[in-house]
Amino acid sequence: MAGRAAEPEVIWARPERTGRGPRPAYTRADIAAAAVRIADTEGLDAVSMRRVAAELGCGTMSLYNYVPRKEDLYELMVDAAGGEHELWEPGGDWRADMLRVAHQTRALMHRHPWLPRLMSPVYGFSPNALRYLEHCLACLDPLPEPYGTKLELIAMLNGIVTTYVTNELATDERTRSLPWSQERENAMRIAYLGGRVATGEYPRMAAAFAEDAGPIDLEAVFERALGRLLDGFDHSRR
Amino acid sequence: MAGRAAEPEVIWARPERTGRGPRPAYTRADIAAAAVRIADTEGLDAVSMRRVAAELGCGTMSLYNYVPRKEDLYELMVDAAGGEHELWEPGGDWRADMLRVAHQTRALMHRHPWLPRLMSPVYGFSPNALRYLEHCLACLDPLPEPYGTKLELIAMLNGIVTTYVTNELATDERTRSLPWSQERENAMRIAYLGGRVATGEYPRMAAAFAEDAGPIDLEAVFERALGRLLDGFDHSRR
DNA sequence: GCGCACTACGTACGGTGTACGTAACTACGA
DNA sequence: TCGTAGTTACGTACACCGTACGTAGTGCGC
Repeated sequence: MAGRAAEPEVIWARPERTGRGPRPAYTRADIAAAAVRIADTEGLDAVSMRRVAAELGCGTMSLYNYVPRKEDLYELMVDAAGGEHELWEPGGDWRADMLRVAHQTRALMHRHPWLPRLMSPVYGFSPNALRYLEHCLACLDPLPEPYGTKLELIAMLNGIVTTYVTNELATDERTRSLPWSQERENAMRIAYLGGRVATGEYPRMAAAFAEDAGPIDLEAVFERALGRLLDGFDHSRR
Repeated sequence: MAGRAAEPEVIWARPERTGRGPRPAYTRADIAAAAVRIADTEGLDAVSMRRVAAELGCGTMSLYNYVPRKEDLYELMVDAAGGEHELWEPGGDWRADMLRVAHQTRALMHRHPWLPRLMSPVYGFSPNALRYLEHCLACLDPLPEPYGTKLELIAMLNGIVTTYVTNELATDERTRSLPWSQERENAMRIAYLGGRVATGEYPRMAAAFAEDAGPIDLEAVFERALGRLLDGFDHSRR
């Protein structure tokens, strides 16, 4: 044999079962579920090959029969989470349908806070990603644009959702895992920013902070962002 | 002493020099520059506390005098990169100015491909982040909206830029570091997707792939995305 | 029924972040 | 002026990581 090349193939391209040898003790779904369970309860950093193997009840290196590299384990996780998208029959109002998609994605990411970090290397072509894409395209059937444009819309929407949820998650993370209270933290941040801003180098930032906005409503911010984004594709509205 | 609490303070809040003890051998700028140099030439994964210390020429644990946690090293890196933003006197056309900002950010991320990954936990409040924000707000002076809205615009723009550049980087990464040619890779992807799509489960995906679009022009895609986003804030255009 | 491809898994290697202890040094309070 | 407290510097050590490799056992395809 001429030295089989390293095979960084996408995991979805290799069959789950070849038919030769003993029948595998676990399915990809089992493995993904175990990893997701760990990530949900102990955080993404707790997901190690050893830990997942232990969760499954097998030796560490046995995992490598199913998952050539850790990165592929991550792909399984993302796909498993993507499987939780519930798809519906589009109703003919593409704006409403895409808003619903976005809200669902956001909810999904809040349920699995590790998702945005793992999705950053692009929404791949896993089975559930394909289903999701197909569903989005179905929602966009009423939009009179070529598929290229529709795919761009989907990409932008996913990007915005990911961005916003990442920020939301970072915020709660910070307020949750701090050794002091949220008021103390806020006070510190204000004090620090105040000190910075008081130098006079950032007059507009100062004005922005002075602008009495009341407590920010993250939901409303998210909704506005979605609306403005869709406006950019909605020629009937301009 | 009542057990000093762990101090997950933002690194920018602690002074670089207290005045007590021997004078430090390096500045934060030195450290950030060393880490950035490593990340640029050897990739982000090569940035370890040991490697950075070696680059500086000091013992590993000495680094911890400057940087309490590795995460703070990352903050230094992001701030250092942010310092490369060249700021100009806004010209009165906020659309043009914001487009220029976006293009500059994109160029910055291409120069430092590790940036998007490190920026995902939100654009913080490092000195250069504040300068950048202030500059964006200055560009938006002609836009008759409250600061809250302007900050939302900036957030969305950064989100979209990050999303797009991340995709671009993932694409070149894949095409660069593969053991086989790009044609081979493309052929494999087409074959895999073709097989998937041929099941008939994804008719719209099939149509999308069939749609003859020629080679996709990433620049143009980026430009269109920016335009559509800004449209959502440009009430004079509707 | 032979052989081969597959499963299972223990060991080991080189790496990681960082807690902790020690020694030298300097600016401040007395 | 002098102690002393707070810093810097850094070696050692620990727990953990991903995974290369070797070996043993298993069951399907020929």
